Amino acid sequence: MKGNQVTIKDIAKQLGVSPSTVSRALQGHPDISDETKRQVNELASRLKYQPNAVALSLKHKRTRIIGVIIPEIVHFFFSSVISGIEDVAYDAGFNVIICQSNEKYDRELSNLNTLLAQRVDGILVSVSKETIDYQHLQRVVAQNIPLVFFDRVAPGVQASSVIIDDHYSAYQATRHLTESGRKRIAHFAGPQNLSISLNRKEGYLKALQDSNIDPDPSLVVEADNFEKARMAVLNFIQTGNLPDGIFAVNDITAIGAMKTLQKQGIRVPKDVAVVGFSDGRFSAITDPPLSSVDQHGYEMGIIATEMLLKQILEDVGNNSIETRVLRGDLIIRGSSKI
Amino acid sequence: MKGNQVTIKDIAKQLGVSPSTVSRALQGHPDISDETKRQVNELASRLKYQPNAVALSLKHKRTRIIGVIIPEIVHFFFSSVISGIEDVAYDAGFNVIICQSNEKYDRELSNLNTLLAQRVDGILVSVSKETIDYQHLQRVVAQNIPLVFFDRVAPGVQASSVIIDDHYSAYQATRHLTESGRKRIAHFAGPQNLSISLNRKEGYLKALQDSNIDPDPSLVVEADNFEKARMAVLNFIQTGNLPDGIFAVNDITAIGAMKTLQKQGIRVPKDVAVVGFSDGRFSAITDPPLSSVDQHGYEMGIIATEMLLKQILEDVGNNSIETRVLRGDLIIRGSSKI
DNA sequence: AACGTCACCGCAATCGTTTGCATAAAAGAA
DNA sequence: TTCTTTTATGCAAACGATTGCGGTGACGTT
Repeated sequence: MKGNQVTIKDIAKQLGVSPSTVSRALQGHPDISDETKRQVNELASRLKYQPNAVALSLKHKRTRIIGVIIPEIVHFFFSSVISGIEDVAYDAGFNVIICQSNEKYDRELSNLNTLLAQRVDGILVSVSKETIDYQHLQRVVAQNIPLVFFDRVAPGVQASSVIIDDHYSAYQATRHLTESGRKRIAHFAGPQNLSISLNRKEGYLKALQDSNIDPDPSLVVEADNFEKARMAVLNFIQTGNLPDGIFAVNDITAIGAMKTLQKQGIRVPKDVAVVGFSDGRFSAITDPPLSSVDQHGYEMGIIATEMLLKQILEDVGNNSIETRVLRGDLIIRGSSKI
Repeated sequence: MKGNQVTIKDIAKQLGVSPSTVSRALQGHPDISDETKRQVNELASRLKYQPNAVALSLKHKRTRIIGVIIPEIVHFFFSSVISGIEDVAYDAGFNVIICQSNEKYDRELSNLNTLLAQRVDGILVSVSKETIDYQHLQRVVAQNIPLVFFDRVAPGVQASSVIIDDHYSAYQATRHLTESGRKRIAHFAGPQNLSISLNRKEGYLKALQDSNIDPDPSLVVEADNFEKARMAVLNFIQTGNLPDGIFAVNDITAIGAMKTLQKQGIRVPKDVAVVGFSDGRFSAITDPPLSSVDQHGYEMGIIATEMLLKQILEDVGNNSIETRVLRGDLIIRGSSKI
C-alpha cells in the first residue's frame, strides 16, 4: 500500500477527462468514444494502472476473498486440503486468507473475528481439537455468511460440510485386521470431543463386534501422536498386554507405535500388524510401508471450496445445506500384510 | 459480506447522533462525553458491531495484510515456513494471504498482480522453479513496496532476503561423506537456474576438492524428485557406475534413491551412503533414518516476517536491504553412518 | 427556426470510516 | 450583560471506484 499506486483519478487528470469516463472507458462502456477508450487504455497500461481491489470491495460489498481456518498447516493432510482450496479459488478469481488455530479455541475465535472484519465472502473451517463451544460458528450461520466445514464439523451448527466417512473407513481398516486373523486389536484414539475421533472409534468397535470379538477396554487408549503412541506401546509391553494388531487414529501415531515395537524387537507385521489413518505422503516410505486410509485431502479442499463458491455466487446462503461424505480408501501395505 | 453487517451509521441512527460521534466514542476520543461513550459502546457490543476492515483499509491506505507467494504448500518445508509467517503475522495483528505458484512463472506473475491489487502491505516470495525473468519482482521493489525473499531469491533484485547457507550446508554434508571414507560421491542436483540448487552443487564440488577427490561429471545428475532419483540409480546400476555415496538436493530425492538401492539389493549405508537436504518431519522415519540438513523452515518464516514487518512499520521501504543467512544443521542418521 | 435524436461525457451519490474544522450550547469571566 | 472559553457534537471531505441521471453539442428532420 506504500508506493502511491496510480488511480483512476491520475489517469483522468492527465487526460483532462472525468474519473467516470476513465472508469467507463476501462470497462468498454458503449457511451465512450473509441478515441477516448484508446487514450485511456494506452495511458492505463503505460502507468501500469491496477484497480484498487479494496475500493472495489467496499463499493461492491464483496471482497472475492475466502477465509480458511485450519488447525495446523504443517500436516500433510491439511496442507493438501489448502492446496485444493487454493486451486479452486484461484480459478474462480478468489483469494484465500489462511488462519491457523493451532488447535486452540481462543485463536479460532480470534481468527473468525478477523475474517469477519475483513468481510470475506465465505469461510471454510475445520474446528480445533480444543473447541467445545460453537456459538461463534453459530453466529456466522445466523448472519447468513456462507460457511462450509471440512473434515471436522461443529455438531449442531446448521452448515454444509464435506467429511470423510470415518466410521466406515475405520470399520474397513479394523475388519482388514480381523480378517487377516488378528484377535487382539488395539485402538489408539484421538480426543473424543472431536466427532472424527469418536466415529473412528465406533467404526473400530463395530468391526470387532461383526467379527465376533469382544472389545477389550484395556486395548483402547487415547493416543494421537508419536510420543503418546510410544508410551502406550511401552505400557502394553510392560503389562504383558501386547495386542496383535493396532489401528491408530492417524499415521504419525501408527508410525510411533510401529517404530517403538520394532525398537523393542517386536516384528511388524508378523507379531503386530499396524494400520494408520489419513494417508500422508510419507506413509509409503516407512519400513515396512504403512497401511493407511487415504483421506483425499486435496479432493476434500476442492469439493469444500466448490460448495462454498456455489453458496457465494448463487447467493443461496445457508438455506441449502449439503453434506458430502467422501469415502476413505484403505491402502494395504506391508505393515499389515500377513 | 452478505449478512448486512451493522455499521457505524446504524448505531448513529439508533442513538440519534452522528457517525462521527460514534466513531470517536468507539476510539475513546476525549471530546465525547462519558454518557455518549457508554451508550455507544453498549449498543455496539449489543449489535455485535465489527469495524469494516475494508473501509478502514481504504481510508488508511494500509490493509494489515501480507501476501505470500510460495511454490507449493504441500511440502513440509514450505508449510513450516508458512506456519512461522502466520504466527508472527498474527501476533502483529496482520493477516496472511497465501498464493501458490505451483512452480509456474505465469501463476507467480498472476499471484503477484492480485496481491498488488489487494494492496497488501508487504510481500514474501519464494520464487518458482520456472522463473527466469524477474521484472515483475523488480517492479515491486521499484514501487517501494516492502518485499522479502525467503529460501529462493531472485538474482539482481535489490530486496531483503533470508536464506539458508546452501553452499556451506552442502559442503558439510559432502565432507561428512568423504570423511567417512566415501570416494565416489554422486550428487542429485536440482534445476540450475535456481540459486539454491547451484549453491548446493558448488558446495558439493568444493567439498570434493578439499578432500582431494576429482569430481566425476558422470556422478552429477539432475534429479530432484522421487522418480528421477529412481531412474538415476537404475542407470548407475546398469552402467556399472554405482557410487558409494549420494548427496541429494532434497529429501524426497534421497529417499527415492535409497528405496531404489534397497530394492536392488544394495545396502544403505554399507554399500552406498545417502544424505538428503531440508530435513522433513519424516526424514527420521525411513529405514534407515535419513541423514539430512535441517533447513529450519519455521524459523525462516519467523525471521522473514519480522524483517518484512520492520520494513512495513518503520516505513523504511527497500532502503535498508538486509540478507540473513541461516545455517543449516547437518543431522547424521543411519543412512550415512559407517 | 424549432425540435428531436444521438453520441459522449460529467456530476454527485455511494460504499464505511476517519478527521479537520465549524458550530452550538453551556459555563465562566469581566 | 456581554464576551470568552470550554465542552460536545455535527458537517463535509477524503480514501478509489462505480453508476444513475442529467447535460451539452452536433447533427438531421420538418
